[in-house]
Amino acid sequence: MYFLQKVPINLIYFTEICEMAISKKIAMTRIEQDDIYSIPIDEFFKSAFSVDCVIFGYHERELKVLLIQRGTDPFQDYWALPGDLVYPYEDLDDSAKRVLNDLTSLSDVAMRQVHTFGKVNRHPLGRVITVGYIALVELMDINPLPSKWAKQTKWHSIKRMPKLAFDHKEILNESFRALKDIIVAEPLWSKVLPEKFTLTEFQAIFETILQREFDKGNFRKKINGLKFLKRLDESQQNVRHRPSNLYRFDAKLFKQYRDKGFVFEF
Amino acid sequence: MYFLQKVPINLIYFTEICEMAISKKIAMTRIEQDDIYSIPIDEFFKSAFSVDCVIFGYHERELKVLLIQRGTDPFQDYWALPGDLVYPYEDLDDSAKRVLNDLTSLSDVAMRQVHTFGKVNRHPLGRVITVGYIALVELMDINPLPSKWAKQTKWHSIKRMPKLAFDHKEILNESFRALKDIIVAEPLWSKVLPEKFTLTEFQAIFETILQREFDKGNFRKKINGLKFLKRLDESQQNVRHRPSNLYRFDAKLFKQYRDKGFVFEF
DNA sequence: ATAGTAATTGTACAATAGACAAAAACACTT
DNA sequence: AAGTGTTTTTGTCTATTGTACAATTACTAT
Repeated sequence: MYFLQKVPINLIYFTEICEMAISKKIAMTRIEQDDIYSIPIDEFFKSAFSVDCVIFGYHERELKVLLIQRGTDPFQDYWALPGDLVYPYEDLDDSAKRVLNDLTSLSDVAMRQVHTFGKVNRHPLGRVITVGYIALVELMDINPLPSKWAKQTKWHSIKRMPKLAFDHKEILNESFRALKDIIVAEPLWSKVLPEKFTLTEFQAIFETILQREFDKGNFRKKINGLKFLKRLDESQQNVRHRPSNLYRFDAKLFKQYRDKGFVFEF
Repeated sequence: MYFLQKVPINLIYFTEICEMAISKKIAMTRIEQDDIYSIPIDEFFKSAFSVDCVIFGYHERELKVLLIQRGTDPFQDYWALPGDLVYPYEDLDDSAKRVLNDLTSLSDVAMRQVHTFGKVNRHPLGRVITVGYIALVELMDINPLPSKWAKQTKWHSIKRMPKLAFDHKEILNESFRALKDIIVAEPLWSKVLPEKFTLTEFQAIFETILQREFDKGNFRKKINGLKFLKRLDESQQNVRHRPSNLYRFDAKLFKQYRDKGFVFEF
């Protein structure tokens, strides 16, 4: 408070935040109430927003979604996507990371925004719109642990989802649809592959997520010119069949492809 | 009267804290760890959200964007995307329509959500995140008229944009990127075609938006099996060259294609 | 009739897609 | 050591699509 009292509020405020020319600043602060809204401005600043994280977990041709069991109202004990209100000072993208960490102890999960859900009555406590984020991870690479108000965390197969809190079912559906679009354009798949992988493993990811199958030979032909999949002088060990060649993903080379507009076309 | 004095003092306080936290990263960490969970739920409900509409106007191989000149602070007199705060009891999608109508008198413009922008300091009046919507229209079909606090409306070529208010430049860039993705999957192009159109007109839309050119014969071959482009028994009149056949778009048939996953692949 | 213009059709070759088969390389069994 | 099962890997053949470019067509204006 002291900070604000020292200098006229309006001047500080616009100086700090607006970053406009000095000549503009003063004029800017002089505003007639009528010019603005018929609803007082206060009424607009009574909303909140949240983020909801759809963490898709892949493992051996199975796709799951990380849910938490809510330990607080509303929707106490319901299964839900990890999500919570965004702090007043928090960037949206940062908030998604923080909320995921708060509820599941996960960090270093690269998420991307998908869609914003804004039905009036979607949240019982007031007007809350929510921004959906998705990520794809290898199930075995991470170890979610419930914390804060999350009672449990659990991977649920995408095929058998429980009843979800809020409009999370809708968020999930939209997110899955988006995942299918994104997987062909962005190297999300690299998140679920080991350092060295076989082309069969590579193919399986697309088959699982896109929910269709590809001919092995033809799939291989399609990707065999792509330099960002680097063939190594190494093979599988101890398999009771012809061992597969191992490959490595080169993120730098992929970026070059991507900048030229590359997408997988399946 | 000073406008900012009407804003609840705690909102300003939070914004200031936020700014300090951002300039001193250590302070921000401490706030997160010690103090944040003592924030009462009310403090979360002091944010607002807005919608911003990116109306792309197409006419004769030119792509423009509809801007308004702001007649109110902040950013008075700046050119900006038509956008405003969402009412407390308004669905997001409805709000985009209403706001566009408020500022430009336009109605019946089908928009779709693109991305949500949530930087902490993106709005001078407090914490406001904004949801971006885009549409594509034929320039000559609509007649935007400034109303409410919009001083002017004007089409600006996508190639020569003035300095924009807020973070609208960023919103525009992201929206244009999205437009290119959407135009191949959704029949946005039908919005800028007359009832009966030539294949050259059809092709020109894609060339303008995707910013590349296609061979005429090959383009025609690519689309000639598509049943949703119905060839009519009619031709152009009064052109000083071989008249072009006219086509009509069949939305129903397109839906069938779309449901089977159809997208243009250029 | 002729010239100009852009639409339309055609052609020839290259590249890719799709279905399918053969060969190769391993572990395990006999 | 030879044979079996399994999956990878390579190959083959045909059909379809992509690409560059040329030829033809149908109109208006002169």
